[in-house]
Amino acid sequence: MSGKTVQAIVNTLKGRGEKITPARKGILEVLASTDQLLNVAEIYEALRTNGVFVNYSTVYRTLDYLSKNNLIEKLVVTGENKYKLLKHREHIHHLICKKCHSTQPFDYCPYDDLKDIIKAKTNFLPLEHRLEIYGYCEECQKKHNSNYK
Amino acid sequence: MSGKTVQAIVNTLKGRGEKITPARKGILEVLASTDQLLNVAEIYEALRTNGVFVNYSTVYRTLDYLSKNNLIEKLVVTGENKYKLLKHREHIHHLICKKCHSTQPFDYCPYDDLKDIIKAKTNFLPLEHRLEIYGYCEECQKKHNSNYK
DNA sequence: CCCCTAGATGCAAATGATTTGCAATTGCAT
DNA sequence: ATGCAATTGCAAATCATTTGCATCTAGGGG
Repeated sequence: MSGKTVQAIVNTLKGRGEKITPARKGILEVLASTDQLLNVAEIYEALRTNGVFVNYSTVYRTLDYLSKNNLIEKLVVTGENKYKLLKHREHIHHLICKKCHSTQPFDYCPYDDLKDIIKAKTNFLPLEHRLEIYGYCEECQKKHNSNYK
Repeated sequence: MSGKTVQAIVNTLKGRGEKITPARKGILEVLASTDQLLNVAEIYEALRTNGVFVNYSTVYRTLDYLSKNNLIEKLVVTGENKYKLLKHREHIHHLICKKCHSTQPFDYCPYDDLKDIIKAKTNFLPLEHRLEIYGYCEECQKKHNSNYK
């Protein structure tokens, strides 16, 4: 399903004269295979599951590299660094479960109005934003209820 | 100006049977004296400027303590832990300058509508949120312009 | 006002995530 | 196939934060 996405990104990189290494392709594939935000340890483990045995420092360096090239995005969630693929200029926020720490994308964003309000009320020039919603995912709501049934 | 705020908080703590120590009062005073979000080093330095010479580990422990007692709030901004006073149940977001890292409070929040949209579109139960706006503060816009005049 | 004790603090060492220097390796243009 | 700049592995360094333990202190009871 996501092979196409990764291949497109890889082609973009090649077009820029960048090298395609197992770490780079591997991390893109890992991130392309899920909707979740992943932390560094999860990425490291997923790589070896996929047969890509790279060093931790390579994972860090590659995540940096991909971020700087705007291919992935790094977010800090609950004190943890998490990463996701940036597909075709999408604008997505995340719903983060306070119990199981799963994340799901959510495609509505109130920023357009917000930006106008800030410009009207202040002299601050808004350029970017982050928005995260914390609560309970469907699974954890069910579990919680069944605990007390 | 903020002496009243701090005294009110201190009284709240006393009412709960908590001890008032120099570190606790000092940190509340430091945070009450500014609109900015402060990081740990800034708080540590401000304390000594105010004549409160406590250990770094005490600063960390006290910040934890005050957070757990809902008197201050901890946010992670640009990879840094920052703290602010929680006054009278206000609901405030922050405008964060990408250049000088100054922060200013902003009192509009689009969450009420957002919450309804999430409930309508998903099975996620939204409880809390974080929203931060990044851009350039008035000062840095001016400086930037004068660089190119 | 002094004493007592739970809780707070100082200090130094431990931790855990991330970064870095350097030598060895590898992708890919020629 | 060859050469070189860029990438990687490894181990050590770094940085913020946490922790164990001995000492100290805020503030309630006498």
